Amino acid sequence: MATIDDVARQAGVSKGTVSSVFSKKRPISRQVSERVLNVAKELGYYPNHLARSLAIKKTMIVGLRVPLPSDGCMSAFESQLINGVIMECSKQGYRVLLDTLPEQDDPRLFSQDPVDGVILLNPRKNDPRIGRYGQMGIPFVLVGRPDPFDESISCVDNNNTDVSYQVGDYLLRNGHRSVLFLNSASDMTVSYDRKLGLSEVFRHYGLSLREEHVMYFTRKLFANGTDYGYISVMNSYRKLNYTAVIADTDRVALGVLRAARDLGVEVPEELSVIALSNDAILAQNMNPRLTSVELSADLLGAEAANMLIEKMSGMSDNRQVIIDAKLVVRESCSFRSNP
Amino acid sequence: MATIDDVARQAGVSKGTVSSVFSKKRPISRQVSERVLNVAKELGYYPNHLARSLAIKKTMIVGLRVPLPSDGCMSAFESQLINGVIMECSKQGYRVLLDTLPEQDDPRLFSQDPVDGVILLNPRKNDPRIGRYGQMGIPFVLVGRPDPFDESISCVDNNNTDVSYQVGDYLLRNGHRSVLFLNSASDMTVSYDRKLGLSEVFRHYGLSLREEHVMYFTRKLFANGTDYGYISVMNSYRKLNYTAVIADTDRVALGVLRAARDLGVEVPEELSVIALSNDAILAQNMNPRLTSVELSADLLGAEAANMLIEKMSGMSDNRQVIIDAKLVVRESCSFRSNP
DNA sequence: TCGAATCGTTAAACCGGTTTAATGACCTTA
DNA sequence: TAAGGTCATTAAACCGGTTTAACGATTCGA
Repeated sequence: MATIDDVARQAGVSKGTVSSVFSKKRPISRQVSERVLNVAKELGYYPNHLARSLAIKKTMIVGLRVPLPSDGCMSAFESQLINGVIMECSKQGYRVLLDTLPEQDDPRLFSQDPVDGVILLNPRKNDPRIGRYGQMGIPFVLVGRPDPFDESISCVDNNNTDVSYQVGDYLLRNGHRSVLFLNSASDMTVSYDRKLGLSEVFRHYGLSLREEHVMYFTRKLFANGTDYGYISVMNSYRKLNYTAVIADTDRVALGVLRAARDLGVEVPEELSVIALSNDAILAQNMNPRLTSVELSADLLGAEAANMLIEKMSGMSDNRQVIIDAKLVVRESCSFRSNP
Repeated sequence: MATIDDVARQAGVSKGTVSSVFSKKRPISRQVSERVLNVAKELGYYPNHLARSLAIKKTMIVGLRVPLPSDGCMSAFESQLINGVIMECSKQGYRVLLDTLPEQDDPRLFSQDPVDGVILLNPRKNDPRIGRYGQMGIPFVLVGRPDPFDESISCVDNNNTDVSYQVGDYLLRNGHRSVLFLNSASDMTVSYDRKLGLSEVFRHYGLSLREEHVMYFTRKLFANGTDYGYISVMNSYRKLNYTAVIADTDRVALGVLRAARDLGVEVPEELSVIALSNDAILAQNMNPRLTSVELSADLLGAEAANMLIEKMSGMSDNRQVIIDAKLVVRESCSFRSNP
């Protein structure tokens, strides 16, 4: 590859002049500019992004860190969220460096990435990444809530506790008294929040959410979300005697519906199904159409990107943003007169 | 941020020594190494990825260019493919720089990206990107087929013509004579290939595929794939008198199924539905379960990543890889005795 | 005991750009 | 005509690492 020096020599000017021709940061006479551009074209010269970034201390790249289990792949939620981040970044002239490796703890392997800022997904309790980026002085935004909570951290999240409260309220208001909750994996903060909200609404109705009615997804037992829904309902329906199922995602609900078909149980007449979902199109077109919650993962991503870019430009304080999730009633739930 | 110079000064050694401590490329005595590491920790020093990459001419980053229409977002196929790329890259220690902007034609805006190689998606006819990367000497792999075809280009693709031939053959063998083909957007090479295969198999049976039985997706008319399937069937079923629908994706098939329900048409008894799909879990759990083609977008992505990494290490020639797509028969198609 | 080999360390050049301070040519103005 | 002001251009320093060649100290073999 031709370098700026090659171009400068061939055009009979200095590096600085060539630099100015490309960056347009300083006026260059018409003749010189054209000569340089011609030589550049002839030699096939393109400025080197690395060298440029090193000099100006800016890469126009946003890091997106999505730690995933080594075997696993992205969920629809993650995939949509990433989509949202990319769209927003593209719009503002940024690119996205995606990373799905679990973060190393050896600082020798932890280099200062070629990014201007970072978006962190799937925060764990006491996530060591938070301290690290803070210390390195790299602007970052969290998707999810920091645990323990910290006001000085920018983050975007759904109102998860609220969501499950609403969903529970909807079911209880419609006469359901026994509900199976197919929660997501137990080590995620969102899982905790959702159970909290559901417990609360049960208490509000003078009831209590029984432990055996809450299940957690695990990769060990289930190949995927749909499997989780199918197997869990097949194994528990006769035993636990519930009239409604709250599924983690639309995919889980898909498995629940299949199990219902295989068990000869009518939905929604005999069993109501509701999902804490994020794929509106799928939910709208299932049979029956799925009552579900719109999480708007893409909005979450876009907002995170937007906050980060603002933060990098230095004109914004840290803040916490809640993206409202809302219940969309379709056809998969029924009123149940109490026995 | 502390630099290597700060560490060197504070530890009373030279830059080169600090560099060696971190890269482990040269032996350093135990005492010196420990002293350097301690100082580094104290100062919060992390090596600068940019500077390092500039010096060693290697970034361990793979570019993934997915040009999308400015308004649009990724399809499930793209999303899965990206997932495959990321998984394979992660496994081999690479990261992924994602870019969804349509490529600029002004070379002044086209810099030499901080990547060791590039994966190109959604190739157009005479795609200018191909020549450009070739000229720049950056290794690249195409997902899809180059048009015009060129043996010196590495690429990964499905056997699209073959797929639609197989699908057509399956329907014709089962007695169908009138088939609606909901093809993807007309400007994509895959669209052309699929129609070609279908025409061929019709000819093989002494029939001909009629133009009005082939439709193309367009963003202008349909908000999404499911809409495309629903509206197309609602508008054409009574007029065109077909007994089977070939849908571009499972999402399109979802719309077709809903249209059938709304029209009071039984699937598969009165109407057979088949999808050129890639989401096995969704297809398996639809009602009825969807007969569809497994495109394995994730494999496509993984293979592309793998080829690229091989190519970057310099030990591999260009080659064309076909990922076999195969028809998976489930429950959405029926045998039709000819009238 | 001397010369060679091994070892850890360093100074300086290098990667490919940007930027600052200085330079010289040209044009005003007093 | 000399002093002052623009203007395009340049040489050199800089960004933060890696690497090469040289070096002094120690160990080895004869």
